[in-house]
Amino acid sequence: MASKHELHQKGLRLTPQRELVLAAVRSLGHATPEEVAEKVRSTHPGINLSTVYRNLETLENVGLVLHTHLGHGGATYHAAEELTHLHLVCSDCGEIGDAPIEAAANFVNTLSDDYGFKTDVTHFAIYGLCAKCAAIADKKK
Amino acid sequence: MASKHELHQKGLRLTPQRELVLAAVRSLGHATPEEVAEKVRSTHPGINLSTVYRNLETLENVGLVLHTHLGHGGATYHAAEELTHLHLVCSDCGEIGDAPIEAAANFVNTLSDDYGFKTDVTHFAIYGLCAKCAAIADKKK
DNA sequence: TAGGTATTGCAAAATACTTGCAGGAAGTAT
DNA sequence: ATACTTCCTGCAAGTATTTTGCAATACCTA
Repeated sequence: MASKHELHQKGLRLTPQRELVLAAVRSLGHATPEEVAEKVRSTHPGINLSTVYRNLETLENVGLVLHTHLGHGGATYHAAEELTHLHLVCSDCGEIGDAPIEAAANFVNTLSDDYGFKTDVTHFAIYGLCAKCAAIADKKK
Repeated sequence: MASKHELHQKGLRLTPQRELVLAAVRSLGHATPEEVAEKVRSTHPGINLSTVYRNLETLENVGLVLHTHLGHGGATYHAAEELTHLHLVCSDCGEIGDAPIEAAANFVNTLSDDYGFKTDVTHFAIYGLCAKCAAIADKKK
């Protein structure tokens, strides 16, 4: 039978908490554990924070979610399917913008060819100022 | 008089602790607060950890040091002069390699032109596998 | 050298994440 | 359907890292 739940296919038990965590990551796009917990709790208040942490870890182990270290706080999780963009992290407002991976293709190739470094695009985060904050910074001068 | 100490030029008081923290950052290249503290203590054991944290912050405010979030633990500090390279962080062995900033020039321009995003090259950290770990990973397959 | 103030050390607090454990739920076999 | 095994959850306590309040001290200026 081919219709096993995706969590079963990964050898995990199907619990409401686990499904909710996965759904939250997918719907949020980028989220810290805290944000995931908040999202989950908006519909299911009883869920413990450590359950969220443990499930994020578990889901990462089976490849359904991934994490990067984007900012100051801590890890940011996102769904594994959603690897179609780079993260542009604004150091001012903290906003996380996106850019298609192709924008970095050349750069990634350069690093590979010249330095033997295999860039992990899923962990690609670039720091700087978003258009909005850059405009504000200009005005201040 | 042109021979004021660099810390004085920045409007900071010249304390042994502050000098030591700055010297440690410069000699270490990349270092977490903990590593800076360890380095400082190797010659001056009495220095408090919170003094190290506060001085790193102060030195960053006046532009003598900078920090990035390279790995899991926390911030990594480095001297401001040393902005001539990108950081290539290996997710396997944790090693931090370098590449000249020029390698990213095109990419940075693309982000600026197409997305209005002003990349902060001083915070530029790229995750992936260093040549060494990439070779090991290949063998395992 | 005296005085104002930045800086330090210490201890406690805040933040972020992890872990041990006992009870309960999910899946498996009967 | 029932019992059984094991995984998962919630709770509470623990750890690691960074921040903060405060009194004492050291730095710099005049």
